[in-house]
Amino acid sequence: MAKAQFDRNDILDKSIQLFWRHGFSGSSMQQVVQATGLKPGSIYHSFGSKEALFREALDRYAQKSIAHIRRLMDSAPSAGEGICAHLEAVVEQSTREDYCSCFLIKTRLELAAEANQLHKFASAKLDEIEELFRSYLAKEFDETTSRQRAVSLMLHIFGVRVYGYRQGSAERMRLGVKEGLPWLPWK
Amino acid sequence: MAKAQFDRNDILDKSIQLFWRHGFSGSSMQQVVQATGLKPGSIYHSFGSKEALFREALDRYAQKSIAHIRRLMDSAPSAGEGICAHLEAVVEQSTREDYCSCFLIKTRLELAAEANQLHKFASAKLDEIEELFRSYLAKEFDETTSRQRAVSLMLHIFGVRVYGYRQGSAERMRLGVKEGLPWLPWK
DNA sequence: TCTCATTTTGAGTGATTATTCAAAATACTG
DNA sequence: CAGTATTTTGAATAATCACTCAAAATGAGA
Repeated sequence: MAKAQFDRNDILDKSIQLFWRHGFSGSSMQQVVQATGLKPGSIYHSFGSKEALFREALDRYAQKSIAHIRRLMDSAPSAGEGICAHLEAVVEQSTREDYCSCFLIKTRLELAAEANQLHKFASAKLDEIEELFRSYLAKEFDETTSRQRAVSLMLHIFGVRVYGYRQGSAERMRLGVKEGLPWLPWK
Repeated sequence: MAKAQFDRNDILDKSIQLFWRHGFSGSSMQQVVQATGLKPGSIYHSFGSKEALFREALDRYAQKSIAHIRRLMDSAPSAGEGICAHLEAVVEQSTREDYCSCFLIKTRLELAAEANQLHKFASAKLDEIEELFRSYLAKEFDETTSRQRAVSLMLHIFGVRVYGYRQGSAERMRLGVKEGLPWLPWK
């Protein structure tokens, strides 16, 4: 029996780039064909449908994001310092020329109306990220404080992901985030 | 010479509902035809193109939003109280069954990649809203504080607009917003 | 090397996309 | 009422959409 000639993760990474940038409706399978180099038949044979491919790409993006946060938090001296580092990274990302917010957030907003599976999936992953931050905060703060600050943190992350499209907004956002999250160990 | 038989604002309002919910790429002109009751030819005769119609709809939405904020702020005893009322309204909106975030924010995220006119337009209107809040804050706080708190406020508004899709999140958001904007006159 | 399940191919499917346009209907002006 | 500028009509356009499938190519196990 013949084995797949392409690397599935490589295809998914290329799909992430496309879907993240242009969204579900804004991306065509023709563009997927171009971006991946696969023929239509191969894509459908391997992934089933546009929605299934999008879902796998989104899943991989979420897994990478969660793993990245976990790594950052585990290597930080304290939850607060880990969070500061993550926020700075999110702000810094927005200064890049090819900035395109967050794939999960974009999907949550784009596909909410159709009671879409993909919207639910993105939402679940975002909730998972909040829960992750909460669990790290819970090591240093009481339960109520941890829950509240995790929400406040997510509001700020979402805010920065939207605000970040503004030209030259990095410094504004750093000040804004310091203003709203004064309990973090800012340097 | 014959006069248009339809009310332009009525058509725009129906277009707002459609585009707000499904986005630019997610809405078809066929859906516009259905939603407005106009024939394709009439739409193109009056509005020119899908993009031009979308732009007019977005403009009307932005004008309404800005007018609403201005009314709220003018009728409030203080800038802080006006902002509290606005934030509560934004949180409250997210509890509705047909919640779909903010048309300006959704457009900013959806159409960023294509260096689109519509993305720029939405961004400009969002900047205008920040400037509006800043000007109200400037009546009660010094310039630096006003600017910083306007940014912090916008981060929270954006955050709530994204977070709001979460089921049963209103109370969490109220606490989160109080946590992040402690300088507001919360009751 | 032969077998055969699996993968790849790419032209082709019918549906849907945004948009057009000549003809018909309309309503203001003189 | 006649004249005319404007609006409405709705079938038609070419392009693009997601997706299919029979046939060819592939490669691991016998």
